[in-house]
Amino acid sequence: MPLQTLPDDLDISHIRSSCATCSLRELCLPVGLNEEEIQILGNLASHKRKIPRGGYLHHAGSNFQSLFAIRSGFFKTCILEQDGRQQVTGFHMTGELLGLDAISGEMHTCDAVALEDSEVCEIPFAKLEEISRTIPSLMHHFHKIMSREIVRDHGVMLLLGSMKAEERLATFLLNLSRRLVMRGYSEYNFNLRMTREEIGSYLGLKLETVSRAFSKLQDENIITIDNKQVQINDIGRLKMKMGNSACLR
Amino acid sequence: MPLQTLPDDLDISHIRSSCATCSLRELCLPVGLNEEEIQILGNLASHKRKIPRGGYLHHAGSNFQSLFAIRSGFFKTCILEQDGRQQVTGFHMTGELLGLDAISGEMHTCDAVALEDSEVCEIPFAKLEEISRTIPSLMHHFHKIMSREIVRDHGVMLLLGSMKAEERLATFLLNLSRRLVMRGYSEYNFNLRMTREEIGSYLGLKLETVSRAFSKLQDENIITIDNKQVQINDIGRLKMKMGNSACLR
DNA sequence: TGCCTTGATTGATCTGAGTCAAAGCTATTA
DNA sequence: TAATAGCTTTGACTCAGATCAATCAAGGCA
Repeated sequence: MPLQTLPDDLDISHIRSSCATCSLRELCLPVGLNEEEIQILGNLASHKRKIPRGGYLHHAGSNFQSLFAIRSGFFKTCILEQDGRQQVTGFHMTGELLGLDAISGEMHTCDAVALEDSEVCEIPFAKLEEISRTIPSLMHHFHKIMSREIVRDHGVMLLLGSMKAEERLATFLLNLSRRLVMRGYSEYNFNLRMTREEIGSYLGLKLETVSRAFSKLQDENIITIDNKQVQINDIGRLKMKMGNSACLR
Repeated sequence: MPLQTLPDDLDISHIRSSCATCSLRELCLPVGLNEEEIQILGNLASHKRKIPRGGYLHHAGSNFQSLFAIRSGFFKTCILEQDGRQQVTGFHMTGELLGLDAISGEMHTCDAVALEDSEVCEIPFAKLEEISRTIPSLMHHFHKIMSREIVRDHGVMLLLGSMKAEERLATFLLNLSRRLVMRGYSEYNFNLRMTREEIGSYLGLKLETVSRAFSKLQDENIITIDNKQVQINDIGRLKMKMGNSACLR
């Protein structure tokens, strides 16, 4: 998909700067946005918000108005079933985008809850659309980012159906690891922000099964786990555990 | 998300007409494309292709060049694992769009195989992008269609993880039914184009379990199933079988 | 027509994960 | 610092679904 170039006479002086380029740079560069486009996007994200641990960024059913770039912190997205139990649909870390769940409609389809004190940049979607009228490539790129994130999750979930508990957990850990290293964090040593129950909900397992699977991986010296602190000792064997599920990239 | 309007002086005389509006109309109207835009899209789909039963529309790893609107027929998409077994990732019927798997990259991530003699309209993506330069709303709408289809699948798959066999099958049947009725087919009476094994692969079940679940639903008089022919006798109770999984719309 | 392949059904057995329960650990708050 | 509520781990038991296996039905072809 070839890139469109920006018009030379582009006037962006009317856009107020405030949040600088946020964490959007890492997000946008691989997709092919140039510096100027990132700058515009960053400037768009004019509104900064702090969300305390346990706080909600958006609710299921609420009007879709903004996308959110996570500056710092960690979120889960979840839906509330009729019976009151909640199903975790995803985890979202610093540098990633939130609000995509509403992209095909007018409402958010899930809640977004902070799992630690977090900070986000709000990107008003109306403004994004307005500017896209001048710079069509912007929306194009944005859609590309979005479908990439959606497809990434989709790919993982698809395969869970036929996986055993240990394979699911290995897949989950490697997915986290890969995303962390992309953001400049350690690949082998990280902190789980979510509980065993939340992991279980996401993976379609019970919390006890998650715990047992962690213990088993530790017994085999593949990982070391101390409460929420994970260390991957043998990433090769961890990848083996994933099974022959291709296409997790 | 408000619509953009088409420029009044739009010149589309250079676009050759051939495939008329295909089956795209039903696809596009709900998303908000106007008649003129649909016309353009339809004209874009210049190349018509017949795919015989068992034939491939695209392969995993092949270059992404076109989207395909299914004029008639039925497809499965699947990925080949390292061990040679295949994982079905989706089913696609008349009036739906194929090729979305490649939307975030340059390559197709799965194979698309016809489950019966089929006919598709090819929509060259390069042309789509070219025209989008004149009519930015077009690409916007298209992305919206795409994310809607992806999100729809995603939502279903997410919940499979925690479902029992019978719930999965009920969900599957109701999903098929809903899509068929949208295309003007019977809601309660349809033909499965795929085998028990393919259903199982898609749902994360073994073919025997699929067969048993069908039998059980028949014993309870909820459906009648004769080989590939399905009749839904009691859609209310079938929906009950889905369990309390919200958000399947 | 009968052979052969492919897909569907059904039964018997086994195993992985859910369920229930108890006890240990951590973090938060008074 | 103690009290308490929320996580985590581990064990014992149960059951849904995988596995193995046999049989049956339908369609293609010599």
